[in-house]
Parts: sequence; C-alpha cells; structure tokens
Amino acid sequence: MDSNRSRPNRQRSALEPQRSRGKLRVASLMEAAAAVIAERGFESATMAEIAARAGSQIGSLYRFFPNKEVLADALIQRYGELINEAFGKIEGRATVLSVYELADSLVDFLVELHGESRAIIALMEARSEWSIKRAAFRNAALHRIAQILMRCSPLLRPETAEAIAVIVLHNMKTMKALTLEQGIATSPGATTELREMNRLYLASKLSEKRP
Amino acid sequence: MDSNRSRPNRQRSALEPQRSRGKLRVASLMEAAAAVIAERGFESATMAEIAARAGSQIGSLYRFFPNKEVLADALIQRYGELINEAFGKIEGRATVLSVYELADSLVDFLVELHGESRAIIALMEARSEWSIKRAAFRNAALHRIAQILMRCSPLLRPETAEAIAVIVLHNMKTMKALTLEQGIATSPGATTELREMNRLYLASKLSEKRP
Amino acid sequence: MDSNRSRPNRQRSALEPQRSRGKLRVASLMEAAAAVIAERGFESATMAEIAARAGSQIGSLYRFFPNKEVLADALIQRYGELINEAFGKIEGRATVLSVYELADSLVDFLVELHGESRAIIALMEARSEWSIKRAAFRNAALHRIAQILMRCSPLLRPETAEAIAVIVLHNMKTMKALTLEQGIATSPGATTELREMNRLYLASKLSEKRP
Amino acid sequence: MDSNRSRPNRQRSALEPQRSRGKLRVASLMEAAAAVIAERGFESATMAEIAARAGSQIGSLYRFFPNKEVLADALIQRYGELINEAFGKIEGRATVLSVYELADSLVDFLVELHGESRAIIALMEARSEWSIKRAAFRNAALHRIAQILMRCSPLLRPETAEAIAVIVLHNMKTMKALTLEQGIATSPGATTELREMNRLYLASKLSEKRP
DNA sequence: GATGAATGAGTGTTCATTCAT
DNA sequence: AATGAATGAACACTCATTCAT
Repeated sequence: MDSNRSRPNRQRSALEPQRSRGKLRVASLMEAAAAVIAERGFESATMAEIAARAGSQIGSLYRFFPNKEVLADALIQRYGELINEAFGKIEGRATVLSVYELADSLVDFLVELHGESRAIIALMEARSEWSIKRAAFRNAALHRIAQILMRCSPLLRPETAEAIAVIVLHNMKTMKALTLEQGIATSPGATTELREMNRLYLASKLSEKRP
Repeated sequence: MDSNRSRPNRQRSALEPQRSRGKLRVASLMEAAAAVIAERGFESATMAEIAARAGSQIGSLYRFFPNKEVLADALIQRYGELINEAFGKIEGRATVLSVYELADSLVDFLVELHGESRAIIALMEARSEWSIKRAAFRNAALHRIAQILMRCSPLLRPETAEAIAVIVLHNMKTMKALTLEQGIATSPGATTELREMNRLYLASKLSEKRP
Repeated sequence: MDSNRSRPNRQRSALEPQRSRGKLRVASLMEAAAAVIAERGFESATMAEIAARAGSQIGSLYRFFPNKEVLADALIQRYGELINEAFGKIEGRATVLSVYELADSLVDFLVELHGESRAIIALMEARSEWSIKRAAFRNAALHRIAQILMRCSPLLRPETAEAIAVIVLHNMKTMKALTLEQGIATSPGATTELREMNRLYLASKLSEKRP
Repeated sequence: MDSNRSRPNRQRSALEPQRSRGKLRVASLMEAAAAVIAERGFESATMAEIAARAGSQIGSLYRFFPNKEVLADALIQRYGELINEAFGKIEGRATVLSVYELADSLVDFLVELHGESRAIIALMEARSEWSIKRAAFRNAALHRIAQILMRCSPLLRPETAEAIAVIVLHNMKTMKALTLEQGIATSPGATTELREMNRLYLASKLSEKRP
C-alpha cells in the first residue's frame, strides 16, 4: 500500500517560516530528514524519527511540512538548487575543459556533492508514481547535462544530447553507489573502470563534433 | 495468545511442497509475489496482497514461505537459476562472438530474461544488509560475468575482470531500467547510446588482450 | 510497508507521560492491564482488550508502553513499590510482634494488599525466563522477608533465613490463592490450616534463636 | 481470548484406537504433548509442534484428539491414573509409616512421579474455567490425600482432613516447583525447610489423634 | 507556536481446526 | 487411515496524521 495511511493533508507546500527561529528549525528538520532517509530509505524513514533526530517534536515537523510527501519534495527541491549551482560551474568551464576532464567532472559530480546526496538517491529510487516533482527533478538534471554537452560540442543534435545525458546520469549514479559501498563488497578497481568507460564514451561522442 | 506471536518464524528456508496441489500453489504464489514486488517494491508489497493476487489465503502463503524474507530469497534463487543458465549460454559462445556481439549479449541480457526480472531488481535495490543471499546473488553474477570476459580475453587479470564485471553489471541493470520505463520519460535513443558505450568500453578492455 | 514492522520496539522502559491527560491515561491503562491480566493470565491478555477496557485506542497504549513486556514490567514495578512499603511496616514492628503475630502478618501480607495482586501473581507464574525484572522482584521479596526474619531472630544465619523466606513466600502466595478461589472449590478451613502451619513452622525456626 | 480459535469440534472424547499401531501412535502423541506443554505451557504449546515432536502429522493428531482441550483432558486423565496408583501405595502403608515418613512421602510425591508431572502442573495452572475435568482432578487428589490422612489418624473429622489436604497439596506442588528450578535461583536449603515445615505441620495435626 | 497525546487502519505473522486426496 | 494443504480470525505492533492544551 502507499504511504498515505490516513487522513492525509493534501495541502501541497511547505510553510515558509517567517522568523529566523523557524528557519533554523526548518533547516535542522530537513537535515534530519535527509539523514534518516539516507539511512533507511524513504518508506522506512518515519516522521517520528526525523523529528526526534532534529530535536523537534512531531507536531513541529507537521507544522512546516504538512505531510511526508511535501517533506520529500522540499528535500528534492533544495538539492535541486545545489545541483543547479554545481552544474552551472561545470557549464561555465565546459569550453575550457578537455573532454576527459569534462567526463570526469560529470561522473564525479554526485560524489563530490556531499551532504544529502544519498538521501536524494533514496528518494529518486522510491516509486516514481509518487511525485511529479521527482520526475521534474530528473528531467532538469537531464537538461542541464545535455546543455553542458552541447556547449562542449555545439554540433550535437539536442535529441542526441538528451540521450547521452541519460547515460551520463546513470553513470553518475553508479559512481555514487560505488563510492558508498566502497570497501564493503565491490572490487576497488571498479571506480577506475567506470571513469574510464565514461571518458571513452564521451570522447567518442563529443570529440568528433568539436569545432 | 502466546508470546511467540511476536517472534517471527526464523526457519530459514521455504517449505518444499509435497503434493501437486501444493506445487501449483507455490508457483502461483511466487508469480504473484514477483508481480506485486515489481509493482510496489519489496517493502510496500504486502503479504496479504500477494496472497490475494495468487487467489490464496494468507495462511497458505505462510505455509510455504515462513516469512517475507524467505519469499524474497526464493524469488532471487529461482531467478538466479535462470540467470545461470543464460550466462552459461553466453559463456559457451564467448570465443566465437565478436567483441561487439559479446558486449551486446551482455547489456541485453537482463532485458531478454523476462518474467520476474523487474521484481528481482526491486529486491536488489532493497537495503542489501537484509539478506546474505542477495549479496551472494550479486557476487555470483559478477563471477559469471568475469569468467565470460576472461574466456573471451584470456590474458585479462582476474581482478581486472572483476572490476569490469561490476561496470558491465551496472550497464545491464541500466538497460533493463531503460526498457522498463520506455515511453514514459526517457528519450528513445538512450538504449542505443548505452549499447554503444558498452561496446566501446568492452572493445577497449578486451580487444588488446585478445590472442 | 517496511520490514521493521516485524521487529518489536525494544526500547526497554515505559514512557513517562508529560501531561496530566497522559498521566490519567497511563493510570487507567495500568489498571485495565491489571484487570485483564488477572482475568486471563499474561499470555491470553490481549493488548487490544487492555486498551479497550481503559477506554483507549491501541495506539495510546503503545505510546506509553512500547510492548507487552514493558507493560508487565511496569505493573510489577508499581506493585513492588507497594510491597516494599508494606514490608517496611512489618519490619518496623518485627521486634515487638510475637512470633505468631509475625507469622500471621506475613501469610496475610499479599491478601491484605489489594489492587493488582492477582495480576502480579499471574505475571510471576508466566515463564520466568521472560523478564529479569520478574526474577529481581522475587529476589527482592525474598530479601525483605529474610531481613524481617533476621531482625526478629538475630542469631539466624543469613542462608537459613533465605531458605525460610522461600517457604514463607510460597505460603504467602498460597494464602492469596486460597482467598481468591474462596467459595468456589476449597474447603473453608484451609486458610485456618495454612495460618496454623505457618505459625508452627516459624515458631520452630525463630523462637529458639530468639535472644 | 480462549483457545477455540475457529470452528471448534465439540465432540468430547479422544478416539479409542483399535489396533496396536494406533495405540502406539496415541502414546507417542501424548508423550510429545506432555513434553511440549511442560516446556512451553499449555497455551504456547502448538498442535503442530506436538505432532512434529511425535513424528506425526497434524492430521493424525486431530484424528485421535479432536481438539486441544481433549488432548489436555486425556493427559490429565492418564496422569490421574498414575497418581491414583501412587496414592494407593502410600495409603496401603499409611498405618505402618511414622508421621514423619508419611509427611515426607506426601511432600515428595509429585517429585518422585517423573514423566509428565511438569506438564500436568502447567495444565492445572492454566485458567481453570477451561475444564471441569481439571477441577475434578484436583478434587480427586484432595480426596485421596484426605483419605490417607484419615487412615493414618482415624479420629480426624473429614472436613478437617480435607482442609489439611488442601495445604498438603500446595506443599506438594511447592516441592515440585522447587526441584524444577533447583540450582537456577532458589537457595538450596529451601527443600529441606519445606520438608521440615510439612513434617511439623502433619505431626501436629495427626499425632494427637492417633490411636 | 510548540508540545505531545490521540487515532485507527494497516502490517507481518501465528495457529487451531477442517478437508481433499 | 494418513497426509499435508487450506482457512481465516486473531494478535502484537507501527506510523502517518490530527488535535487539544
């Protein structure tokens, strides 16, 4: 069954707190949410644990985030902003980077974004029917990647760029997953291999179209 | 009634049905489980829904699978057997296939395996601490892939083969995911791109070492 | 939804209610628990019936007592406090009472303690492996009794006092049981007989050692 | 709730098996039942475990004992016969035993009856509303004890004898309980003390009335 | 606005009992 | 007669969400 166990409040947006007290609280709430979701996954994360880890009470949590879904959306949105910035930096340097450097920047992108990235992956893995925002997030990321690719290699057709972006995004996630489970099970050379594959691939797609 | 109510039955394996009636039921139960888990993910899949979808009663489900974990393990094991067979076929032809053909056989591997594959992916995505069997499954797949690679390119060092296998397995999963969400969101060229990346990568890793 | 569903909350102590509303509820919950357990025994008592009898919802019960075991422990602990007080009174008068009076005070001890005593006996009869608190309760009672005996008869060796205490405690429980089933089956003279046996026994153990 | 979970078969008596095969099976079933009930208590003992421990199938168990209650009754009845015999022996020697010897014979009675005695105690401790047979068993034991006492001390009034019997029966159970938990928690001198109390008591009740 | 108590449907699991083969 | 599969109500426990203070 899905998570809307009972009497869900369908009001869609997180309350904007007016005072800095409230802003602090919201920040610690979101941090806690990210941590708990990263540890347990979206479904297993409980609102009670999130509140407790933030040193708040369940009532406070619900004051700012009227339900779990909204909380997830807020997390995604915040992360989206971070990601946008980070993509912006890469995009700015797209023309001065070698193809290999660009490939590496992309594949290490999620890894270098510390903080809540694990939570976001957990969120994106959760059943995607749940939130349109999740799909939007994915599409935004895809677009940014495509744009970077096209800036690097202007002759690329947009549809091709999108298709490549899908692959690159997958590689990014794989790299993140690999570094998360590092030392546990995976052979240590895997990240090197992934980086190599990604370089090879992007080189073949971008170099030829480069001016 | 008694306090054992709360200790789940830790008996570790699924009951082998003794009668044809039971065998049929077990089959339909596993099919239903695969369907429900594929739809909702492991955690959201409820035992009640699985039983209902199999046209059984909850008690019947628990007769054969003493808990949800065992049910998941059984699914994984059965799928593991299918996969083993299929890997066997590829391995047999490893020396006669071109590198590109081999690369394509591998990326398309999961896609061509119909049946419960989606459920199995959902299962593997579920927190992996949960079951040793899950890790074992992954390792087995990794080994098979590494062996195929080494058969194709005998000079490959085993550790390198394992590292490549990790990447190839990820590509296989990505391909499966791509075909599952086909038409929903992803640009249609993505599968072509993935196939291309995989070819490029394996060609670079295998060709040079080929006798 | 998540697999944690089946692992019971192992948090070991009852929540202390913070508001007067909660305190009232906890009191009525414990009262109801005592009643239901007294009627049906620990295992047959259901959390649902306890909640219902307290006019609460199952969720409220679990808010304060995270599992059945903790509820039982809380009952035992509360009763333990009552018992401690009562033992204190007897101990204070141990030196001024005649042996017969002391003997009678002890056998009638549990009988005179009304309230949840029946539930507590049911609890103590439940498999004792279940809770260390249960064993601790028993040992505490034994110690108190032994101390009373030694105060009354200072030359008694501690080990002997402990051994006598075991017997006296059994007599106390027997008396309680006898009065509970009074009129149902037992011959009415039994309580008189028990009192007599207990007097005889304690007189023989204590008198000779009296200063 | 009580144990009649669903569609109980109210037919009251255990089927008498005609062939020795059947008798053997019934015997092993009862033995298994006694063992499991002794270990877990009546409520926690499951019909499935009983069948399994007897090397039978649940269906076989239900063939001979149409429900759990009947099984318990059969156990009690069989034990009643054993007890009757044993009481008979004591009764036969009542006039030649010293009072102390008689007291010891009685208090050690249950202890010396090995086998299922623990199961029977578990059964008798189970809520007594459940079976009239259980009350009957208790009354029979009480009667036998009273008779022994009266044979030993013929001037005893029957009502007094019954009242004493109640006490003696409790002592018997206490002794059994003490030996069962021996070494676990109880001070080792307790059994000696119990024996002494019982002697003292019976000596005072019987000696004076002896011819 | 913060707190924490209340709600109750839902979840995994058990087990006495029945019944078809 | 024996086997083992089927039934389903009951149980302990969880958690998103609401609400009174």
